[in-house]
Amino acid sequence: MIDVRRLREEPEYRRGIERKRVRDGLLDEVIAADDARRALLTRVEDLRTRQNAASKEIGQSTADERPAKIAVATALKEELAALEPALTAKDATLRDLALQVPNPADASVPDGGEDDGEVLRVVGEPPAEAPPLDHATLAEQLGFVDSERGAEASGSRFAYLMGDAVLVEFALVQWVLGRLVAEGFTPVVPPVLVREHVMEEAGFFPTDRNQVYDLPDDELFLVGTSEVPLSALNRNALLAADALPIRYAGFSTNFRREAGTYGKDTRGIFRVHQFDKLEMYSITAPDESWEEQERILAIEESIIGGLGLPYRVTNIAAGDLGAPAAKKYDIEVWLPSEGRYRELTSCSNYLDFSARRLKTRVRGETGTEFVHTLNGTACAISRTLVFLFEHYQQADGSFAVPDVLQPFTGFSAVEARG
RNA sequence: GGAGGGAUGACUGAGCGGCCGAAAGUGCUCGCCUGCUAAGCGAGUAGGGGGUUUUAAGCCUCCUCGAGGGUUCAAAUCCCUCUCCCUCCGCCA
Repeated sequence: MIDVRRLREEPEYRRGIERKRVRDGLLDEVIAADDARRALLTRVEDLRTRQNAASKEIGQSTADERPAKIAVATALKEELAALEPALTAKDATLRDLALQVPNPADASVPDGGEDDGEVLRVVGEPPAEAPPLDHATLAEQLGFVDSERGAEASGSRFAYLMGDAVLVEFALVQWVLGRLVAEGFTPVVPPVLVREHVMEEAGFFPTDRNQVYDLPDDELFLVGTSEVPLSALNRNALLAADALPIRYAGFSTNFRREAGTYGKDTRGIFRVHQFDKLEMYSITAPDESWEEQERILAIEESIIGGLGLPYRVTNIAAGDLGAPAAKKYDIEVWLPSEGRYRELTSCSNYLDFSARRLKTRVRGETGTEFVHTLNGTACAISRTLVFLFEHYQQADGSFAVPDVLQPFTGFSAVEARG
């Protein structure tokens, strides 16, 4: 959630919001709602002051004086009761409007939309020729993925991951998790079913509600990323300054309905309803989040670079940022069968946007402040496998295991099957 | 799933209709004392919103004692619902 006061007072803040996609007039509606709320708040508080004073007097009066004083207090109580529902309504109106406002884009974020991201660097060379098989075909041939049975059992976009591919998955997890632990991240396997308030506070509701699987009988929701339960780990917390930064490496299965993507990426496991992912989640002091974002980006690059995949880093344009992100880097890896770069990981700085809803604060020298939160993909397994299947496919149809994973798989190649 | 007990500030813990935003202790901050350290002495120390001033501080005020509702002139305190924790029984990987 945004800071309404800063919206009112800081032109820069407002400009940052307007660089994103915002409904016309929304910001002025927020300010008007805030004005209306404050005006009423003054009146209600004045009445409450008088009511509190009247009640207090009763306690100190003699029995004779009481009836008259109680009558006065009762009158004030009734007056207040008539006004309070309006205040509650104005609070709700302000909140509903404020929740629709995205976090301002940072000044270092380029203007524009999907095609206007700034490519910061290109690392590694795309291969000169595409491999003979795309990832989906190779995976079926080697017995890594069974999409047909997946669809039968659970519907389209579900797949069985099988055989040596599973060992490669666990090798990825082991390798990446080891690096994250070395970087000071605390490993966490969080709950993947959460209550509604967790979804709300993590910023996924109401905006992305249609992307989330819902278990109505139990009033629980399946998480689309471990960021959701990780954020709940410090909700309503007032942290000591020396407790920061907090770094979590969350491993979880993720569930996404992928509504609105019919017909896109239907082959293989590029886009599936269920996948495992290692996610980085950091909580920092307000003046340290930009540094942390670079740190997370560097870790992501070292993972993708360590796997030998050619990639590029993009500073996503304002209009293409999600609501909570002030700045986001995407790392896109070359996908040979499509002859273009496709997103593999990303990392975002939310600043205090998410912390404001979560009420995660830090006790500083001068008072308390909302912390900053950041997240970044360490390894989205199934999509990483897609790139590995294509880049490590050999001319004879076999699959070579990346060097860094071999200590964990115990084998260096998977032979082609006839 | 069944039966009880509980949730209070950074932490432990008292309060059980008005004198309570809340004893006491711990921790923390400042000062004193002290070869150093430890101990000791004194003072301070919840969060959030609004107003005023507008650098800040200060001052006024409202809300918050797990969450939400209710009773009352007045609720940490009484009632209801929910969530969580603990103990016992059952079941279970």
